[in-house]
Amino acid sequence: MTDPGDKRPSTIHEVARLAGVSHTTVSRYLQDKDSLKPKTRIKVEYAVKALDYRPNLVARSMRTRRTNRLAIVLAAGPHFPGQQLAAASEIAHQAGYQVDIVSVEGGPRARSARIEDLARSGQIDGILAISSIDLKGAKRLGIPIVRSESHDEKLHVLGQLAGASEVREIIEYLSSLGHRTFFHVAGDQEFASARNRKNVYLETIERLGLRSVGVVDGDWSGQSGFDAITALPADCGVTAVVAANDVIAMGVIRGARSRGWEVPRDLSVFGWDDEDMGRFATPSLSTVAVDREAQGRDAIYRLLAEINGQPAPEPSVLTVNHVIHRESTAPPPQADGRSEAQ
Amino acid sequence: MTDPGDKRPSTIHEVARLAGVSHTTVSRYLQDKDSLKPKTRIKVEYAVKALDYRPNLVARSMRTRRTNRLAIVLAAGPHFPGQQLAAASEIAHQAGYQVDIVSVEGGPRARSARIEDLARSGQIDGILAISSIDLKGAKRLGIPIVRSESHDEKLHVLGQLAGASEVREIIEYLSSLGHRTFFHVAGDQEFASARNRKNVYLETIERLGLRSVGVVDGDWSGQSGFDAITALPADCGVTAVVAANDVIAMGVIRGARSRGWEVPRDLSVFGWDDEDMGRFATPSLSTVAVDREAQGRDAIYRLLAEINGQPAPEPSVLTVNHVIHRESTAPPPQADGRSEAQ
DNA sequence: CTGAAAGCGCTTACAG
DNA sequence: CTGAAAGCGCTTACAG
Repeated sequence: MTDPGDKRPSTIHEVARLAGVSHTTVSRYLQDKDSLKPKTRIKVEYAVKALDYRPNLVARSMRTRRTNRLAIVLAAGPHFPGQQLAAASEIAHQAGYQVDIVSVEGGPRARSARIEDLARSGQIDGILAISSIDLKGAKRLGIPIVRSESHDEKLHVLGQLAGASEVREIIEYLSSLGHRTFFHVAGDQEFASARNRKNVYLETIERLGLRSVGVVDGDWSGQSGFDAITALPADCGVTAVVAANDVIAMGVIRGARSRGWEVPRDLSVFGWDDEDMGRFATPSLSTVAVDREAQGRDAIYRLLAEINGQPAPEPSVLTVNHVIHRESTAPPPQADGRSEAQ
Repeated sequence: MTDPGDKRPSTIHEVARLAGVSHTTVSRYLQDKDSLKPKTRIKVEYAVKALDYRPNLVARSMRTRRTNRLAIVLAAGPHFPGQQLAAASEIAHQAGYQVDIVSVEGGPRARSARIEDLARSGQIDGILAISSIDLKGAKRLGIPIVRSESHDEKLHVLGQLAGASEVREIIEYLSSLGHRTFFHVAGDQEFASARNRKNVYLETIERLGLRSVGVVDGDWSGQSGFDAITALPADCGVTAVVAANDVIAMGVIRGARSRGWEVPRDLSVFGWDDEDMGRFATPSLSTVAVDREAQGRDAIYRLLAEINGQPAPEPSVLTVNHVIHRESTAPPPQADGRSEAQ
């Protein structure tokens, strides 16, 4: 009775009619209120309010060939980069863009296919790919595409593999405590971050003349950490584990304990991500705090720059990660340099 | 040289010209390939391939007044409901929709404002609100809006507050072990789930004639759990804590230990969420496993049904949560029914 | 089975 | 400062 029910949104023409002007004038009002004579402006203003008019953005996009919307493409799965996304979205919004978050099932191929579709749909002004993609000739797609990873790749060229300095710092630190025999439980190798950490682990072990009892490719889960550590020979002599994330580290600790190795007494364990739970666990996890918001900001800034034809901004994330020492790391059982446990 | 560079996408007219037909025919081909005479179809097929034509979706939307895109609105913040989103998105995709994930800073008000904008932008066919919103007269917005919470509300009407049975089960279980004095560290009260758990906690304590040393409104963080437990008087006699999530539970355990209360010897602690880290922590966390994917599926099914004018499907999530007993819970110090510790 | 025409709701030269 | 006209790329009656 009093409720008008759902109403068709009003159009620019209806506003124009009510205001007694042409729809051209209303459009102009929308672009720049000051381009109208005050008297006209007031009439239009009134009509817009009265009808609660909001321009149809689809129509506007069709005309302007700009959609003011970006897409962020990422791998579907349990590792949702929430903080990166939040930071990136916020900046995009401030810059006047809406952002589509497109989570794609499947591997790099699937993501690339999806990106092509998005690019050619006419619905998107630019794309940020967070998870790795398999895309060549992006140029042809006609809209800017920024890969979050390309930053890592750039660092790689500079000899500064992303995450490299932290892995080095961790191993050097453990080595300085007397650890000589290491083990790495890697993350899902589809992720560039997991591959990087693994490579730098191997490289650093080699460079420092340390020993590695192996590397196991995990899947970021606690179970993979548990399984990896419990599968190790009892006499392997490992005293330090570098886990690719905190969840794995937790699994490693639990697995170690199940075979009588106490952390950090017998085994030191490093995680990655500085998750809240790891901070309150016992032992609390030594880990790497990652500024994911900075990563998100960085990536979106690069995309916005490219959309506007500006040069790529300097990455700010070179030093945002830092290593945190907590209770899960300590000197090895014998700190005299021998690692022949057993 | 060999790279053609970025190319303007081709239009339906160009395809028509190349195929030697009218653009109407091309459009028809796009809708239903079988509506063309085989000979024509082949010509169009060829032209579409040759030009790698993809229809401009913005133009299509303008014409059809359908966008085939949904928006999922949620609160910005650290608690990104990744699994719900993934499940919901997948189903939406299968149904032919793209989904925008819109994370909004601020409270229910801000989200409602954003939802209004989305609804009237002409860019969205339907909206799913995951976090609580403050919206009346949604009818007027002209597109279907489903609130993930409305399901909870419906249960509430039925006397089945969401999460209620689990909280009851937890308390009854602990009570059966001999616990008499409880404590609840709640989650951020902006979340319906946090409010529900708190209400049912209070209700159940009362109904069973148990004692509560209080409820503290936390913010889902480990620190809030730590602070809550350490702030308790030493002689309060609490032997069981219901934490609103696993992170809080972890903080509670750490805090308890810091004041000499061992878990579960002196204190039993229940979490919520069944996070991977809690499973591998020591003690491992008793918790509630939540089928977040089912929640996401449920919500999106309701939205799709509403868009298509079908009756709301039956919720499937009534029994998807289940309580998991692990090492963080045990009988109280004296299981004889007295809880006067100290 | 196919084509010519109208129109979705805007913006943007072009005149005045 | 304002308006009439053209057009963005499609789809969908309407004829044939």
